[in-house]
Parts: sequence; structure tokens; C-alpha cells
Amino acid sequence: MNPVIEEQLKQAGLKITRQRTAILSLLIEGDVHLSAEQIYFALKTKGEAFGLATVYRTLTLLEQAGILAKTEIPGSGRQSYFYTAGGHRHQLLCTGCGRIILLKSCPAEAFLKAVEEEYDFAVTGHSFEIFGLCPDCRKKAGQEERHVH
Amino acid sequence: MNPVIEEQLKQAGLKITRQRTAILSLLIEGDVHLSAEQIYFALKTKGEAFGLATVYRTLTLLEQAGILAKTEIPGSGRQSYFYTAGGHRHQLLCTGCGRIILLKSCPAEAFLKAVEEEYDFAVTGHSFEIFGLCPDCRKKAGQEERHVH
DNA sequence: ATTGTAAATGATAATCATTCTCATTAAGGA
DNA sequence: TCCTTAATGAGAATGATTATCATTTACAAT
Repeated sequence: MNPVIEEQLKQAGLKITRQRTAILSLLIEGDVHLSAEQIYFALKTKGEAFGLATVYRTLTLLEQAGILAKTEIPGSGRQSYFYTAGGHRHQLLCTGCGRIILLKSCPAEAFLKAVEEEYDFAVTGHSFEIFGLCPDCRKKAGQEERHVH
Repeated sequence: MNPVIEEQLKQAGLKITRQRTAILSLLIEGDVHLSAEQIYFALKTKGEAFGLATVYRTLTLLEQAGILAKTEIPGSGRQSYFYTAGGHRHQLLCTGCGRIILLKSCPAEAFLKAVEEEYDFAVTGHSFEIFGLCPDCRKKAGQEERHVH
């Protein structure tokens, strides 16, 4: 079992339960963003059926602890959660397969500092999400397009 | 009446109705981000009571036309809409009074181009929202803090 | 101006993601 | 192993948003 998972839960002062471990594991090892419902059914398929309420509770808890982040994938009408890899909050979110790709650099930080001064604005939070297709899905989309023609 | 409002609706191929005009006017002239419910009650107070469903419909329509953008103000649990001033999608959103402040520069564009190439990722959309307190609210918050001590 | 027609609106019911409740179960320190 | 407290499960409740459909309105053509 991935030792990162227990570590993350312990650091957040959370009890280690089967449910929390399974949910975090799914997000960390899959490298994907998933909605509560997707997680619920993924676990059910694996033979680990937890209550949907527990999934929601766990996701909210892990988000508050800074372990996960959430965002609404455009057009989905629901929230998706993903692992932030130690506070790292900037990634590419594939709307095709759900993959998330960590960005090597964080462009926002320096910019936000400049904003604070230039606009006398007390920045308390920000979101910077990039949606699109990962290399694999991009390739697939290109092939399908060719089929149509 | 603000000529910008009719112009925006016409350009989007939308019929000009009392309801649409009133809703857009509220957002453009107030320079604020508002939720559907806030708009509903603001109009009711003004003596212009439209159906809540119409407010939702209009907001969705204007968002699809690119005239408005929506975002979830953290912790609010609902969507807020704001005028994008001709596709301009980057602004400061005050969580105190709702004011929105247009950014003079758009830091994301150049960065996204670089992302496309470096990660072979087909960017189809992005959100970059900055939350915080505008100069006025920042001042007020500071004063209240002093009172507490 | 009047009319015709498709689109917009209003009122309310329906939907559905998310949260709450509370009885039961499990985690983990003593 | 026991005890205490927190976590979970199942289903009800909530509440923001969407759908329905009868009525009204915008606006192009007459």
C-alpha cells in the first residue's frame, strides 16, 4: 500500500479508515480528477461499496485539509476532486480521460503579488484551472475527426 | 439607458426583452458579481419582479454568448455571474462587497501558449479567478479587527 | 399600424447533487 | 481487551438549478 496515503491522513490529524484510504488511493494512484459519484461507483465495482454520504464527507474533509482540490469541469454540472500533491494547485485537467498533469511552474504566485500592490487588493484565494485534452485524448480526437470526413 | 446593453444582446442574436435588459444592466452598471437569487431579489426590490426561472435562463444564455462569466465564490455554494466586458475574462472579485475590478493585463494567454507546446496539451478552456477584498472592504476589515482588540 | 409566428416568460413542479440525521460500527489510545 | 469518541451507512431532507407548459411578447412581414 502506498505509504503516502497514510502519511497524508496522519499529517492532517485524521483517523485512518478503509474508506479514506480507498478514496485517496483512487485519486493519487489514478492521477485523475473524479466526481463523488464516479468515486462511489469505481469503489463499488472494485467490491468496496461505501456509502455515498461517506464519499462526500471524505472529499470535503480532504479538501479542507488541503490534500485535495475541487473544481467544476465545464459542462459537467458537478464538482470533481483531485490530489494536489503537497499543496501544488496548478495542473492540466483532461476533459477526455480525466487525467491530471502537474505543471512544473506556478505562474500565478508572482502575478498575484503584483496584483496586491497594483490594485491594493487583499488576495485571499484564487483558482487557475486549465481544461483541455491530454496528448492521448488529443490524438484520439484527431483520429475520430478523420473518420467523420 | 445604456446603449452597450442592447448592443450586446443584438450581437449575440438575442431578442431584446425587459428582463434581459434589466439583468444585464444590473451587472454592467453595478460592476459586481451577483448570484441568480441576488439578482432576483434586487429586481424585486426595484419593483421589477421577474420569475426566478427567467433569471436563471437569462444568465445561462448570456454566459453561453460569452457576455457573462460565472464562478463559484468560495464558500458560497452557488454560482455568481459577472460581466466580462467584451470577452475580458480576468478580474478581481471582491468577496466583501461583490465588486469586480478588471485587470489591465491578462497573464494567462502567453502562459497557456507555452503550456500547449511544452505538454502537448490541447487547451480548450481555462479559469483564472482571484478572490479577495477590494481597497474599501480591506480598509473596513482592518477597522473591525482593531475594534475587536 | 396590425398580424402572425416563433421565441420568451411565469409559475410551479421536478431534478439531482449535496448535506443532514441518527442509530450502528470502528479506530486507536489507555 | 476495553472505552471513548469519531466515522460510517442508509435514507430522508435540502436547496440550487432545470424542465414543463400555458400564456405573453418581440419583431418581421404584411
